[in-house]
This record gives sequence, structure tokens and C-alpha cells, in this order.
Amino acid sequence: MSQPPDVESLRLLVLVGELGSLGRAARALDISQPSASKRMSTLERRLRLELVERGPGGSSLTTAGRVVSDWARRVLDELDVLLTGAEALRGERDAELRVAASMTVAEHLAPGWIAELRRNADGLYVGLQVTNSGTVADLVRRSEVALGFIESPSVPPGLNSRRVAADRLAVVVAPHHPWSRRRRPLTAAELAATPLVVRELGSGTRDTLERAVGAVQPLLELGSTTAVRSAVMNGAGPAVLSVLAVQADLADGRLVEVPVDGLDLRRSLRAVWPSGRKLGGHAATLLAVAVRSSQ
Amino acid sequence: MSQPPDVESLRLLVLVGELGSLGRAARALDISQPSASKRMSTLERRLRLELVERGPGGSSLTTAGRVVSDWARRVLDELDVLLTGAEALRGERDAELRVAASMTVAEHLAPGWIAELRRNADGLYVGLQVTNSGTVADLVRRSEVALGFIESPSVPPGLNSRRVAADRLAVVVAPHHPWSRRRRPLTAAELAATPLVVRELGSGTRDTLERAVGAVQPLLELGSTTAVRSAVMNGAGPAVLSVLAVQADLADGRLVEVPVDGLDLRRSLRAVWPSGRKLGGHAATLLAVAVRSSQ
DNA sequence: CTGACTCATAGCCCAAGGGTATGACCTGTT
DNA sequence: AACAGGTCATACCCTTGGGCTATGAGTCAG
Repeated sequence: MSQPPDVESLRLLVLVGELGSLGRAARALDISQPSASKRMSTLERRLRLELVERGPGGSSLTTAGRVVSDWARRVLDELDVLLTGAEALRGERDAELRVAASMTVAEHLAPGWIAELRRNADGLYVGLQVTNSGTVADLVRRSEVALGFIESPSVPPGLNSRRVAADRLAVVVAPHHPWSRRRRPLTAAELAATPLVVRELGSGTRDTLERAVGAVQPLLELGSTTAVRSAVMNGAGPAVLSVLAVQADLADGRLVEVPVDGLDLRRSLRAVWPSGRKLGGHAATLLAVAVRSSQ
Repeated sequence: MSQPPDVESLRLLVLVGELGSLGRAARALDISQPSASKRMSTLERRLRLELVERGPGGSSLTTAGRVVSDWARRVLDELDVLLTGAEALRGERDAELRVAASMTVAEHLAPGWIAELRRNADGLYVGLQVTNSGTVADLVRRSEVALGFIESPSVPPGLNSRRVAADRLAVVVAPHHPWSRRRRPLTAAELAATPLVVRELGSGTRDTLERAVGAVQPLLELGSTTAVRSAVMNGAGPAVLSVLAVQADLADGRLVEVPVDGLDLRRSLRAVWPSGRKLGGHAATLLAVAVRSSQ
């Protein structure tokens, strides 16, 4: 009992809200009306909530249905990011546009840009390679990718570059952590003296952090940004993470940012391409999309 | 072919990354090791990506696996919001703590607060009622709920209140909309003269908007914030939405905010409770959580 | 009163995904 | 050298969730 709702049912719920009838939603999903009816019933049974108001003139969402539908849509949006990203990741060989990106860009920005690009250039198949900033520069230099995105503070030689987004590291803690009630900002020394949840050595985030505060004391060393994020939310301790990774959590209170004095934790995310050459075709469009969405 | 990945497989992927072996992940999910193995294979086949590096000493994520795992975690987090919210919605009758909230709070903030509250008060069952701000005030006055959250500009009589979060409406367009390339802010008059994608009459967002700019010209009238958001992303036209609803889209470039001159689109989200009485028990804790996560 | 729409129920069927049993592989220990 | 203990994969069976078609109940408009 209490199984997780499956994604297609959530999509069905959203569609019912938009189209005003179970039957129309069924047609949109390319399933039969009875299937949709049964699916919706099981979704309601699983959540133990009445979600749709059925009537002979169609169906509409109940109040609960509207709220759940909104949450559902966010789930579907994140899934969309995953699928767009996965498709780009898989390309590599036969892609029509190959790009490389460092972790932060690949995780948080690239899927959106690619989705936007593809909305204009229909059916375009993009290949996305994810590595560290140094390798991205190499790939661009050897023309194995048409465009690269890096997060290093300096522009590697032999490349043109354009700033496409701003990023900043933030000290974050769980809401019940004592630091969330501090009245004055942390000092750099306090931060350096406190054991932190950190990424592994060699990650861009860890590099930026150590460049700013010197050596850090690892409390827990984890292999991905969101693993760190989860650890912090579960009360493991403070961490320093890209605001891109935690903005939603800051907004809805799952995490709290702690201001810090005397540290510059900003960094630019840049697009790079072979110097001299002028960008053309899809690469130029993607760059334009990226630049435009940064402001 | 190309079926959507199911949620449990995503959870499995995340767990493999955290625990370092398929078997341990299987135990964590309370399924057998062969099931996990098969599941992971089908996930890889569906995404057509190699996600885990299998070896006799355990399994680790490939580069692609780490990236996908991060996206997966975000999907799971949103699903968590949905489930927490659904549980709160369903309470109502036998809940140990009953609260009421207007749409904006219920959608974007309440699930996080409730999850946080329950992390401290284990097993607490919270009932959440979602209506408009006026009804919330009534419910609080009649003590049908212990605490309410409203988004109206003034505090209804007979109630104590405390500001728990700031909100602001923002003009947003799709990235390829001409307004995204404007160099100077919109004027209030321009905004009033442009047909907008709006919520239905009576919604808090619509009210706030009309109070600020006078009458608006509906281009499309939709029943939920995220429906409006989707319409905008699909190029229907500009809309004015709570930043809480669109911050993630602004960050990853799916939407672009257009600055406006001469309009105050800010609003406060407030907690309300019967005046005179002092808040106690879980209600007081929830208020503290809400206040704390707002800063 | 009939046609057109809504949704629900019944019965059938397939395939996805669960479990157990087993085997291949590697590593460290005896 | 052989074995114990860990990894993961394969083979097999079985249950069930969810798909389909066919049908019926209800409502509304012409």
C-alpha cells in the first residue's frame, strides 16, 4: 500500500485540468478513455484524495486537485530536464551539434538551453559531454565540440570566450542549524575552522571554495552536489554550494543561507570556442540562447 | 520504446551512487538484488546510457550516471513535495495540527515547512486546507484551524499576524519573446496595454496585478499558476506571476523576467492566528519554522 | 425522444517487474 | 591451492497493474 504515483498518472492529472475532461486527456495521452478513468481512480486511491470532480459535462479539478496538479507539474518539469539532458548526453557520436560543459553548467543550465534551442530548431539532436573545465577547453581546442562551457576563473589560452551566467557559492545549513539564527555574518576564519560537508577533491566547487578560504576541514566528503545538499538538509552540517543548486531550497525553506563577510565566492560561467574562428550555425544559436537567458 | 523511466528506478540510481553497490541499494529499497540489477539494466536501456560501472568490488556511477543521478534527485525531491503536500491535504479530519493556507503559500512554501516541522516532531500528522485568503481568515477566527497563511495586503480584523515571507510578482516572457531583448524597463502603461496570460478572476495573483495596474487585457485565462507558466514558456505571451512560482525557470533560462518601472508588485505572505490567544504547541513550532526559513 | 457527449464497470490479456535459485567472477584468507 | 565472502547477472516462475473492447448509466441539447 501507499505506492508511489507513477509519472503518467501525474501527467494525466495535469491534462485533465487543462483540457476539462478525462476523455480528452486520454486522447492527448493516446490511451483509451476507460484506461484514463481507471488510472485516475488509482491515483486518487493512492493519494487518498479526491482530485477531479466528474460530471456529465466533463471533469474539473477539485481544490486539492489543482494544488496537486501544480506539484505534479513541477515533478514533470524536472523529469523533462532529466530526459532532455539524457538525450543530449547520449548523443556524442552522431549528434548534429556537439558541446561540452563542466558539471555546474551541465546540471543546472544546459538542459534548459538545449530545450530552448530545440524549440526553435526542431528535431535538432544535441550531444553534451560532461567533464571538468580543463577537459572542456581541450575538446574545444581540438574541435571535438563546437562550443564549451567552463566555470574556471580564467579563460584558457587559444579560446574566445563570452560570459553566459553568474554563479556564486553560498554557505547553507538546515533550518534548525544554530547558524540559521545568527545575527551577524560569519567570518572567513570561522568558516575555515568549521568542518564542512564538501565535494571530493578536484571538483570545481571544492576548488573555488579552497581558493577562497584556504584549506577546509571535511566533515563528510560526497561525490555529487545534490548528495551534499541532501546531507545538509538531513542535518549533517554546513556546506558551501552553488546558488544554482540550492535556490529552490532556499526559497521554500529547506535550506537557509548564512551570510559571510570578507569572502568573494562569485564566479562566472563562460562559453568558449576556438579563437579566430567565428561561430556559426547551431553553435551560434545556442550561445545566443545562453546569453539571452542569463539576462 | 522510449518509455518514461519510473520513479523507483531513479531512486535506485541515486542510492547506488550513495551506497556504492547495487546490492546495498537493493536492500535499502527492500527489494532483492536481482530485481535491482534488472531494474538498473532497463533504466539504462530506456535512457540508452551507461549509468553504472559494475565491478566485483561494487558499482559506481559513470560520469553520465552522476549527472543523471543529480537530475533524478531533483525529480525525487519534487515528488517528495507532492507527497508531503498530499498527506497534509488529506488530513483535515483527524489531523493533530490543522492549518489553512492560500494558494501561493500552499503550493510553494507549506510542503517545505511541514516537512521541516515533521523532521523535529516525528510522526506528526498535519492537515492543510487550501482556499483563498478570506476563507483562511474565517477558518482561523472560528478556530477550525490553529494557524492560517494569507497573501492579502491587509490583516483581517480580529487576528494576530506575523510576516513569514516576501513575495513579488514579476513580468515574465519566453526567452525568444521580443521583450526579453528590451533595453529599458516596461512602463505601467505598456503593461496595461498588452494582452497577458492571466489567472482567472478571484485568484490572489490576478487581484494583486489588477490592484497595481488597473484592468488587464486577458489574452488567455487559465486556472492555475503553472498552467499560465507553461503557456508562457510555449510562447503564448507575457504573464505576471509570483517569483516563487518561476524562480527556477528564470535561473535556468526557460523564462526571462522583464523589469517594470513605476509599479509596486511586492506583497507579504503572513501567518495569522486568533488575536489575544497565545500560540502554543505545534502551531507555534510551525510558525517558528516558517519565520526562520524566510530569513 | 434521440443523439452526443460525459464517465464507470466488466472481462480479457499481456508484459513489466517481483521473487528464488544459481552461477560466474574477483579478492583476501587460511 | 582452496575456500569464504563479497560482487553482479541469468534463468525461471508468478503476480499484478494497466492496457484494450464492449457496454451501460447519466445528462443535456435539439
